[in-house]
Amino acid sequence: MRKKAELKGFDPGPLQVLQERKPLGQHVFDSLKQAIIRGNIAPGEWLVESHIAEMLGISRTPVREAIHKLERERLIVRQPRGGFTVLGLKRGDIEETFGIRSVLEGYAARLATLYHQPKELKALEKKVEEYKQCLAKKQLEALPEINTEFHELLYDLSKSPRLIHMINGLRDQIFRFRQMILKNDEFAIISNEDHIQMLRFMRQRDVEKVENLVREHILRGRDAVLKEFGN
Amino acid sequence: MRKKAELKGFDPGPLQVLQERKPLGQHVFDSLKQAIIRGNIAPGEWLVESHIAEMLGISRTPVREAIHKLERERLIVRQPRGGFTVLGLKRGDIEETFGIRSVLEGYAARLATLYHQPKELKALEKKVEEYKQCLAKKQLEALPEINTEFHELLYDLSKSPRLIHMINGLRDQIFRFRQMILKNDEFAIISNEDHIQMLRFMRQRDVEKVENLVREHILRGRDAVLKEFGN
DNA sequence: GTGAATATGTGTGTATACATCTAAATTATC
DNA sequence: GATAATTTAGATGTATACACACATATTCAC
Repeated sequence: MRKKAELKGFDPGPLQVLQERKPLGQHVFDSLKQAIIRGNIAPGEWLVESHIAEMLGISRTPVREAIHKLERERLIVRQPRGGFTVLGLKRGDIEETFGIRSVLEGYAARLATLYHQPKELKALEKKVEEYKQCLAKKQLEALPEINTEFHELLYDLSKSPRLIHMINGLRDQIFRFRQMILKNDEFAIISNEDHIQMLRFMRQRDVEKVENLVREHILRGRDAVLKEFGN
Repeated sequence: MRKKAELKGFDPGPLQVLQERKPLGQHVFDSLKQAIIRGNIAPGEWLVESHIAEMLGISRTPVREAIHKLERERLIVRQPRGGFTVLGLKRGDIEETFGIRSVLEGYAARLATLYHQPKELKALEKKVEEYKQCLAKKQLEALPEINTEFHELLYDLSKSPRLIHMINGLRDQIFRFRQMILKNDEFAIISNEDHIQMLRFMRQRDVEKVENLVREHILRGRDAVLKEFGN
């Protein structure tokens, strides 16, 4: 009666997967998180413990656990009079998040430039090539994933797990807008050229240039999203 | 028998404070967090739900909630065979955390430089003056707090709540080592000179110089800690 | 005595019952 | 009929009971 929005878009998926021996709370957390960042649960919608528990056929206890973790992850927000809703992102929030991403990812690239072994760049070069192939074959829908994989491989070379974790957290926040980037050829081309240039600077161990390039690269992504974004 | 360490250092404080109408779980979270970052619960020590619940005279439920939040805050770690222990920080962890802080705080200072109103620098100038007074009076024990306040005021001007939140989280992680910084005159003097210089650059709206200075400033703090730090 | 099988104790995971708070719905009063 | 008081329903907060897993201790067989 009070908190409408019955999570129509939330498909918990086969709960049988709990064969994996992971706690129920973890499973609930993962399902809800995916549903939120994929946009299946709309911003502003209420997360009601008992409803989710009922949908999944479990008790409220693991659901509570999952919800509190989502709060800490800043994907949902506690409402003043109790309960949680999915966080809605305004234009300013997106700008803010991309800004932070730009410095963190720039720094990760800096560390990668410092610490990588030359042969470790092989995997990155492969991604650049894959990306080029897809571009040539006009398979634009495959690009976002390859792009993400390139960046993940790159940041892994930073050997800084905390940093990687923070970057992933921020990326998840704006995952809902991933389609907006790389959806048109021109931006996709520039993006891969950036990647090629990053590798060049990394081989030269030029940390300053790499860091600056990555910062600009991310901010270009921000601008691409903001252009599509209305309000 | 199994998980020793009976939290001797953990004084939950008067639970009567729950007059404040905040949920028990929140109170437990705050108490435990303070105890951990103050070092009252030693690294490696086990956090056992039932023990904490008993100490506080409450049920396990709110304690569970608090513990799971502490996990997300990366102050405790889940052990492979269940249960949680307080995170211990090795030299590499401290380096990593300070490194991330340096870029985030540098960026916060950059934003502050861009967005501040001239009169908003007044409060910062006051802190610089306070700091100088304490130095003159050899009240070194008061310096860390004033230093923290200066940085908090500065980052507030960035008007970026997410960024501030992340910086605070990182700061909490290494709060245990705060005494190591600013404990000797020479470093304390340099520190305040850095602050004065920051204000100068901010008035000139020179974002690059501010960002670089803050990054160096934080890394100087890192080096001061690492110098004292054994392994 | 040594090793395998079994018991025990301690801890977390989950379900459930109850308390409490809040907002909407209903009734009472003017 | 409008507004205040009361009731009711729905949601979260908290306590408790039980199930299960794991490590250690114990017992039994040989």
